Amino acid sequence: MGLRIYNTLTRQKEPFDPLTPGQVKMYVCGPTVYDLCHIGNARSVVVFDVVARYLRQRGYQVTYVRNFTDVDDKIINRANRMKMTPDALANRYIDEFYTDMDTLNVERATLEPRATDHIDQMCRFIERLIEKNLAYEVDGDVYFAVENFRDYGKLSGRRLDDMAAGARVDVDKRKRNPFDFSLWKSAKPGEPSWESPWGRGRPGWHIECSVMSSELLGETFDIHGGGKDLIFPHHENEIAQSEGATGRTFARYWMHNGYVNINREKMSKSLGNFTFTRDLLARYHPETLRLFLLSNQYRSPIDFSDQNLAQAEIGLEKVYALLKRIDDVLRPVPRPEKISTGEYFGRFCKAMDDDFNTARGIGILFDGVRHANKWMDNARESLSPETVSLLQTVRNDMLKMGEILGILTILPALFFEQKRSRSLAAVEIDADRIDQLVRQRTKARAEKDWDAADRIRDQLDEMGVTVEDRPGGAVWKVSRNKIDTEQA
RNA sequence: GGCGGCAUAGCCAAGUGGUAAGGCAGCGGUCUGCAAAACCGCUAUUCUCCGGUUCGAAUCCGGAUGCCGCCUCCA
Repeated sequence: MGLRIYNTLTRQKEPFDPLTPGQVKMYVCGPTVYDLCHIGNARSVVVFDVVARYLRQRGYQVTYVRNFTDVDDKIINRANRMKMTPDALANRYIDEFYTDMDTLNVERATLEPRATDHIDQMCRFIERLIEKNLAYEVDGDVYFAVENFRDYGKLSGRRLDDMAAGARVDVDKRKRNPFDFSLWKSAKPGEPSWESPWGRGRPGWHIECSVMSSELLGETFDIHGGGKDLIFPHHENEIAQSEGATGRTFARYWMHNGYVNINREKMSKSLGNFTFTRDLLARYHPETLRLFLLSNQYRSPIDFSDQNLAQAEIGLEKVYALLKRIDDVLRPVPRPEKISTGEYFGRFCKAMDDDFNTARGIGILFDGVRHANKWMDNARESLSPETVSLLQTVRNDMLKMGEILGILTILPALFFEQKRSRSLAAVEIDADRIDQLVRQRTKARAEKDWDAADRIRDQLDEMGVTVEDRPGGAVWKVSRNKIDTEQA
């Protein structure tokens, strides 16, 4: 069976069948650049990064568009407060966005348009809507007339009549229907503005996505994504604008990721219960964050907590430890020219085919970890050619899964080096001193002076260091308890 | 008020008709001078509750309870 995607529009999983065979055109709503992004924003970006990676892995040629909303009330307000121009503020937060997303190993989209680069096209689009009687101008403002678009509400599953009853909507007397939304806003003093057929002003929020997507992907394209909170009104309004203007299907598959919750509540800027991605990156390995964000199916909510992050980090270390073990064991063995994928990658792809089920896929990754460890435990002294081949294949499988999930991208040895230096920085331990103690203990053990050896181990333990006596010699690491205590 | 989602072990989490993946934590074992790491075994006769459909349901239908989301900017 092929790839299936849950389509918000039909509320069911559908076989994925792109408009043009072999090609996927996908548009995802990007950030409004007025502040640093929090972990909830990052989830959406990471989820669709994985979607694009998997589609490419599956052989599709993917054109992925992710926009920057760089003109908006929040940007203007913040810029005023910070005594900056809105443009400078937007530029700054685009840079900050890239800083965080690059650290998170998010690939750049194929095209990353900015709203303010498409003002002329927006004006032309709005004119089309006015011609079709789907929009009207009042005193330099232009509104979309929701009542004139028959399908209004089809994505979010609501009807105008139902909504009107309990909704808190502004009572703008100039609107024909309270749910009519701005396509163009006339300029107020001190705001950025552009020339238009209706006088100086700036675009409404929803129009940019309709315009830039059709401009860059065509009037009809395959996948449109974003967070669940964009279903209404944003995506509903995009459909109204685009299908109203063109008379054609806008996006064919609508994908929406669930929220990051904190204490079972949605994380959001307005609730003030958010954590910046950057602050988390200071405390956890970037791949820990990715693993955490991908450990639930993308449509489900995911609960943010230090316990869950810590669990993800332990899991990530387990995989890297296994990869390092394989590397060590396989070092003397010549690497084959080409390694075909094996059982685990096959199962992983099956999981991903089912609406990008990364949670199931990660389970399969761990399954492979356990089995590979077992093979090596059983092998003891010498490796059979069969075991070598199994290990080569499973390592290859894991690295391929890692490519799609955006993890396991560095050499295991380097990963543990990074981890060690982060840990040492966190607990302020002197590595030389530890090395010295470990050498003393090794000497004591060689002399079978177990009392002395254990005394040194206790001393290290006190310092928050755990020693492991491995076949190749003793190694040490900073114990988790110590780190957690220091950070609490 | 309208619309929608979720409820699986101590915790996180897969599983959409065929008899409960995976991870974390815990306990027992193998290994080890003792540990650590790794592996093995144990830990949900059962999937919030009550009915119904079916040879068979965590999975479908009806109802109850609880939690959450959208309807206003929000990923």
